[in-house]
Amino acid sequence: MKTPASPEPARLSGIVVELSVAIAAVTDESPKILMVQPPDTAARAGLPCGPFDPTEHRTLEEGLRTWVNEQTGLALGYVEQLYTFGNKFRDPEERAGGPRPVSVGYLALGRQTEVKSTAKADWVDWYRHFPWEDWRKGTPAVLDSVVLPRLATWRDDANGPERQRRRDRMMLAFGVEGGAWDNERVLDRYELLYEAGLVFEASFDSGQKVEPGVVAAQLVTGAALTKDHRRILATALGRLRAKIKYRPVIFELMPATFTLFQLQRAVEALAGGPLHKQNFRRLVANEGLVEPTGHVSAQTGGRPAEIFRFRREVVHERPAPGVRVPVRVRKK
Amino acid sequence: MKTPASPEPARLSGIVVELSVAIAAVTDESPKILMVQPPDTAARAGLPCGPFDPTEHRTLEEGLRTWVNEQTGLALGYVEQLYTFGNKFRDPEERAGGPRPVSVGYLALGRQTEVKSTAKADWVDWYRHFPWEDWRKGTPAVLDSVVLPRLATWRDDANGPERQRRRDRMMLAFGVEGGAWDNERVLDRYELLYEAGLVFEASFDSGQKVEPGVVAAQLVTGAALTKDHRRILATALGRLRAKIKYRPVIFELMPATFTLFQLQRAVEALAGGPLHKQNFRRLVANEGLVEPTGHVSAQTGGRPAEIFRFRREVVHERPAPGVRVPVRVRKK
DNA sequence: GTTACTTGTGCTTACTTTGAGCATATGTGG
DNA sequence: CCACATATGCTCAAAGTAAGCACAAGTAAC
Repeated sequence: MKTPASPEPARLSGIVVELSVAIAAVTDESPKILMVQPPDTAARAGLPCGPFDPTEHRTLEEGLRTWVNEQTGLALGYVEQLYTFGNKFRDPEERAGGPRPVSVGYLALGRQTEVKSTAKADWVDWYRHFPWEDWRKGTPAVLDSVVLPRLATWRDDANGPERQRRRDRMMLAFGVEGGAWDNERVLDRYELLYEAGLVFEASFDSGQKVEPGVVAAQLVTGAALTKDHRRILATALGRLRAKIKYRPVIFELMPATFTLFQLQRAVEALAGGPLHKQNFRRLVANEGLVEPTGHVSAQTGGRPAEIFRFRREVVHERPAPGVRVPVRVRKK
Repeated sequence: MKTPASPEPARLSGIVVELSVAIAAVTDESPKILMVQPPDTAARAGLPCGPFDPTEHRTLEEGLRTWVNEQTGLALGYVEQLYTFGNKFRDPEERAGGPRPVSVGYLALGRQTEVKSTAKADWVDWYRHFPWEDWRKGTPAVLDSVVLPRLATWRDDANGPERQRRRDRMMLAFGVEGGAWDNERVLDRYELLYEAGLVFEASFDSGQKVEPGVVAAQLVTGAALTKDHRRILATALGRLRAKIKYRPVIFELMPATFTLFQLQRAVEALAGGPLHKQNFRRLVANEGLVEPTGHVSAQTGGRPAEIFRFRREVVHERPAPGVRVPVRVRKK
């Protein structure tokens, strides 16, 4: 064992650190992500992402904030690091002799605001890229019609222990065969679909031909993104779903005031499942997360709802305040 | 917004990606970490760490495994990425014109085995670096005698909102003034001590002189490590404490067979607090985490204990098996 | 204005989980 | 036999959760 020696410049020139960020918002009960369309319109869309410049930026996060602001006009609020990827050939350019990209993924939370008109950026529904994750209106159609049957075929393509391994992973990720659906395992599910070749990126990355049935499946397993951005997005969704359960991050995504039902809708949008209304409001009330403003809402057709605001103080009062939602959707 | 252009080589040469790993084990009811002493014996010890070489390694994790094996002879089992740091002047060499280190921290789990004799590496007790984290024998002495009084002084050095901010952070991290001690907030506590200048690294990094009282405090706030390795270690401990609650990672650290009490001691060693024996065994039994081997232990002076083994199958059966320990130590 | 419908709010009830302790089992060494 | 130690089974109260009933207070249709 030795302390790291200063590596020779020749080695250094092979690495570029790239920062990618999933910027989340919730608008009209729909979870949104800021997506960027590259100038080459034929290319797939992707997350905002750019290089880390050590000569200008003191920290990775500062680098991220700076150029997101420069390029989209957004000032990021809550930012959280997710994961760092350094896989070979993640970026097709590398095959052409480009440097190895080491990519640091981030999750940012905010409210949907206008992005600079120069930017070819847009807010899109999160579930467009993960149609199997939205259980708000019951079991997603794509799950029973395409995903699970195709996964079963893939599982049966293997034999012996490999088949058992595939069965186990399906149980863990998708809750089949007695397992439970865990709404946080977004990454597990995406990676399983990737491994089974059921998302477009998989066959693109491998460069292999796939049979027509699989091509058809890929068409309905959500919109593909450039490079491994859908993987980063899956990581972000899983992390966010976990986090709202023990930290009041949901309020980063809410307007200053809101009704309890709006709050519930926002949580449901992220958690991807329906919640019991009475229990939800009891939970929120007991945790002391919100306080009434004294006003009532311009109603939408029923009894007017009381308008609340977030109590910032709870962050100081409780060790782990959050909206502890029980979104363990059980199949059937 | 634009897709990331290939940066010019001049910029590239300023970055080196470094991999650091906290390799954890539990021996004799004591949590251990593999620590490396640099050739220069005057320098502080640190975690195993080395550069990432994109020409040789397909992934970051593969790079980590490869050179840990080369340098210590260890074959890492369970490995988990923690966090990526890119702060300026993390490494003193950078001030001398060295490249910016971007450091990817990892947590690895294993059993304490002999390291290569060539390696100047050794297993040390984890709490040597975090004496305030070990509540197994009641409130750590250093907490009441040094840490909390010094933090209070530091808090009172500020005024207005800054003082309130410091008070809040103390409450959140150390559970003072009505807050609860959360055993997962290891990083929060370390960073607070760092900010308050109560750990050696803080004054070393800033290069500023400190008053004698603070120097005395630093002497008892745990052994310092090189660069930001103690921060990585804090991240690792916090993550591990969180993880044993919902994933059966504890078994990565246990021998093939064990008694329930040994298992409890291991969990206590990591969680940093005592557990209720009967409830612990009920929990473990209910979760189906272990199964009896039929043998009983060579006892240590009481009724012989039944010997168990880990049931690997549970990983497939339950969505989130783990030793859900309630280590919310309440002060006093 | 009555009715149907929508949304909001309070409360109850059964069930599960958790924290803590008592009691007993089965070994040791005097 | 005793005292002592550790292991193990069981009870019990408190707290937390899931689900539903009932009613309040609005709007829209007729």
